[in-house]
Amino acid sequence: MSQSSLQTLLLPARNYDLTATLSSGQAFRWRQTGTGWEGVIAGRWVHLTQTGDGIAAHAIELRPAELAEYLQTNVDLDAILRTFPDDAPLRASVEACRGLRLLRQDPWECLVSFICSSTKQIVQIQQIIHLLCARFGESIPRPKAESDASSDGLANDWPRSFPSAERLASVSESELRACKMGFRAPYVRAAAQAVTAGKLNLESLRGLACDEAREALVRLPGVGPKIANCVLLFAYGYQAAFPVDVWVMKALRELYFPRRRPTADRLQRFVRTYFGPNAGYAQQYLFHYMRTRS
DNA sequence: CACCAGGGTACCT
DNA sequence: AGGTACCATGGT
Repeated sequence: MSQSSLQTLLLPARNYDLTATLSSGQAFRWRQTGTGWEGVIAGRWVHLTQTGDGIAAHAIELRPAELAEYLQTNVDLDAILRTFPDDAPLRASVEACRGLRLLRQDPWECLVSFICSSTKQIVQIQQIIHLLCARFGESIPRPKAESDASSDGLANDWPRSFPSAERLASVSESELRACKMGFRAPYVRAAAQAVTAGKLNLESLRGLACDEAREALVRLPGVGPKIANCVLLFAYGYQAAFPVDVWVMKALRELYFPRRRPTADRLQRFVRTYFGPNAGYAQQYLFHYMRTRS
């Protein structure tokens, strides 16, 4: 990391918690280093560190616009937080991790990642995605660290690009299962084939209304409302999308409906009307709060 | 060892 | 419409 060929860039951002953002179960291949985080943005290796007034980025060849887009450093977080309903659970959640942001990820990587996420813990999702990239991705240039000197075993298979839909469509189901994704393997294959065959155009979803984009995603086998909402929120930026996983369901039951048992339909209407235009942001704060408290 | 994990599907009353 | 078994695998 003391390489002179590295370029440095400061992305100004007030109120940005890099660690909370990169470890909050949105993206699955960031690695903590001594000073910050290492990962891949738009197919390029980057190293990120938290500074007093923003995020410092180091890369071999910097693309400032791509970094700012992915990290969403230019969004006014305080303005978003002001749209939240003023209630005790959200106050506690925001207090627990002020500066938590939503990322703006690549749709294909995000879709495959969350297809693999069902009833998996975040550490296991990270391992699945790592195996997928290590076996089917392409190598990405990274500056040689001092610790790489001989054979630390890590330098050669990391980082690698996230495998394209074309590449994954060419992989057998058993090869996918070998990445420990189990019964999700045929789902990943089907998504890769749908994208490769042009039956699903991920770029064309950008212009659609949120509900229409969700309909297109849910047509894929293995993709239901929860996974679709994750992709809508973490890749496309539909900030009203509200994924309900077991943690968020626990938050809704314990914090908002303590002694009633609302029907699924009632709950859905509640989250759609109560949390406002940035409901997805509120969801991420509740998720992080439930997962990290004691 | 039970129990659970950023779910979805098929099948059952 | 509302429950339930099942899917595969590893953490706690």
